[in-house]
Amino acid sequence: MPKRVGLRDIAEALNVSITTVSRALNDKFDINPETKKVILEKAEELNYRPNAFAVSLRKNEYNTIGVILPTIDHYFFSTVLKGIMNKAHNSNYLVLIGESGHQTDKEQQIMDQFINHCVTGVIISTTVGSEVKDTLEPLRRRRIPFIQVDRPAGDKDDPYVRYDDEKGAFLATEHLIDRGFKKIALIKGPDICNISNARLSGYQLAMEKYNLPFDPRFVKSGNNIDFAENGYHLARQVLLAKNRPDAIFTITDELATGVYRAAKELNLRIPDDLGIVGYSNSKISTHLSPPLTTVEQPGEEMGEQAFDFLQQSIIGNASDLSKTFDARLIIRDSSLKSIQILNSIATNG
Amino acid sequence: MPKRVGLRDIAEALNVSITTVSRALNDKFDINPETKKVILEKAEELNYRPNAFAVSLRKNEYNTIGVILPTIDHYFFSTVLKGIMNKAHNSNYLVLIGESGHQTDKEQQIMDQFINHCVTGVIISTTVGSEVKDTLEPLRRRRIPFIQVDRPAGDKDDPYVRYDDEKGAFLATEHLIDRGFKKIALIKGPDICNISNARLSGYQLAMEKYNLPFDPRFVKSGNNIDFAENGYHLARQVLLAKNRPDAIFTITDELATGVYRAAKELNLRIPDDLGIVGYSNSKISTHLSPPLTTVEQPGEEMGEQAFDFLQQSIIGNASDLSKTFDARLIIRDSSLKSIQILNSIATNG
DNA sequence: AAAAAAACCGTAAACGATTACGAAAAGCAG
DNA sequence: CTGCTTTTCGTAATCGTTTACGGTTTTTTT
Repeated sequence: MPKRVGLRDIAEALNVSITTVSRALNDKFDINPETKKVILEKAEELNYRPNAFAVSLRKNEYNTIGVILPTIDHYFFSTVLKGIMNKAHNSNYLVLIGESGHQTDKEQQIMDQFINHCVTGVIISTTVGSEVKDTLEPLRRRRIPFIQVDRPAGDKDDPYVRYDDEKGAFLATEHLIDRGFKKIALIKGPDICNISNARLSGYQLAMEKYNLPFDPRFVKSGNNIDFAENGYHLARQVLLAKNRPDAIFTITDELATGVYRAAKELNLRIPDDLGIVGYSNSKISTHLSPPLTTVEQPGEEMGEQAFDFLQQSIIGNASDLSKTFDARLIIRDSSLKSIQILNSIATNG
Repeated sequence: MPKRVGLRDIAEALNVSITTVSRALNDKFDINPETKKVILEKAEELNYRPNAFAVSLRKNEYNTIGVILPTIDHYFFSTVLKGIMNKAHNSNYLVLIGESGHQTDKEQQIMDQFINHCVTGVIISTTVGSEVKDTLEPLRRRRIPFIQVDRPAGDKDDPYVRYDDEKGAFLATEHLIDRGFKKIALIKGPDICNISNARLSGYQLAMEKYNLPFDPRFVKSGNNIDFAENGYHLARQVLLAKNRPDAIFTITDELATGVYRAAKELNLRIPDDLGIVGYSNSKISTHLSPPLTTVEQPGEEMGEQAFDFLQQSIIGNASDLSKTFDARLIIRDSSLKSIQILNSIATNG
């Protein structure tokens, strides 16, 4: 491995001091234009690049942000990351990234690594686990700014960028009710997952508002909400019971795809026999047949917003750095019961 | 912002030298266990973390790898990244990542940033553009090891991890022929995309092998191969012509989803009226109806392999560091023409 | 008890850059 | 030609570590 060329190499080659070389390369004023020209040429010739480690150390400016996500090969999170990186690149920040794999200990390990690397700020989507306090503690202690994404888990005043999950679920449920569905089941995640809970809550609110009974047998919980297989099994459970629902709201699009399969197997037409609404507007949703009605979740925007907030926080802007993105429903065919059926219900009801 | 606590702070608090503190923290031998204990306690109390920038600078060991991908919110690339990060984390490497967005200049910008940050190695999936030579040149000049993923663009002896695209396309086409399809169309990408070309070539080989005519009108090129809409339009073009194909092979699953939509609109049953095979085994493929026959592309494995090779290259192992993953077809229903039809063809033919 | 060895710790020089400070040289006014 | 300013450049300290080296002090050996 050839040694990196440094200021010293340029200096020695030209018989000037390191200081002078530094001055030339950094556009300082007190330098002879003549000398500067020669130095710049030499630097170009030797392909000199400043050692960012040395520069950062000396200037005490480490333009680095860390991003910790539970998983990276997941459409929502990868778009969040994309949003962060777009902005970060423009602001000349370096992006370190870590994947916690939903494991709190790994999350903390990564955080440790980040702190060693003097990150100026952190964007994190915390694990569903409980010891989140310990994850954020090292940041707080060192006053390292951080923004939580999607899963605020810290104190109420910790800045975050999230989505109005409750309202999203409310809109989804309300929409189903609107279209004439009455027995709406919910397929959700584990009880410790606060996102799942928020969506459950939105579902309940809508049911209450329209005086529909809340039937616990219509609420099924799965472990992995990103796994279509789970949606399939839970859908079967609820569809094979004697009092089967006429619509299912799943808290992710992946679960919904499982429901599609179950419905097909049981010869239930979508949406006439079974209305379906998903959540996240992932790529799959447009490609299902019929296309899936779902709740929008603008990952890229959220990522960009998170970075903006982080930057504000870094430069010491103390204003409110939290934002809840408003929920929006994307209506497609999976929830649009055909007019005839809708009418017959209307006349019969 | 509170100053970071450094060795000096611990040293001053205990009235020992910085050297001694360093020794204690780094498990050196020549230190009194008693002193060591006190120092460790103090370090813990002050929440000391070594400044990785200083350590790297001094030891001249920058355990950092850079990853450059054309895009990050794409299933294949995000799984590649996942594979890289798994391995990298275990080997205590820091991962810098950059998204080129298919733009060569941005790619080079990122490369510059990486070099400033003294990356020990780079994993890159180059842009389809032409000036790739300039992208890799800075690495070569500095003897920084690199591994190309998926899109080898440099010299023949540059290490790479790729997939046998030609064979994949061959298998896909051969399979369609095997199942009784004769008029097989291809939906591909732009001519400058070497991946697209490799798959085209595989398609041609299969057609030749089985003495099927190569009809240029059956080959349609789109710009964005990750965009289902493109597949839809190209499929319409080819399906509405007077001599329509009985099967379509698309070089990505996304294009295939567009074909599904076109087929549905034209009341063509899949696979009886139209066989379809995609490429990449992305999540969507299992959820289409019927499930899509596709060519496997094991992103995570490829990412892990790339990291392994990179590490070999870093430690100076000069052996052959390139691998072409063998192609494998995943057969699902979209290409399985029902037996009756297959028989009737057999008897009539 | 003297010599040798071992144990423990501090001084100072690196790593590659930036920057405060001062010195030499050159220009200019009188 | 003297004294002052300006231009140009080098010396040395610094960022936070690691580490070669040397110096004490203590222990072991003979």
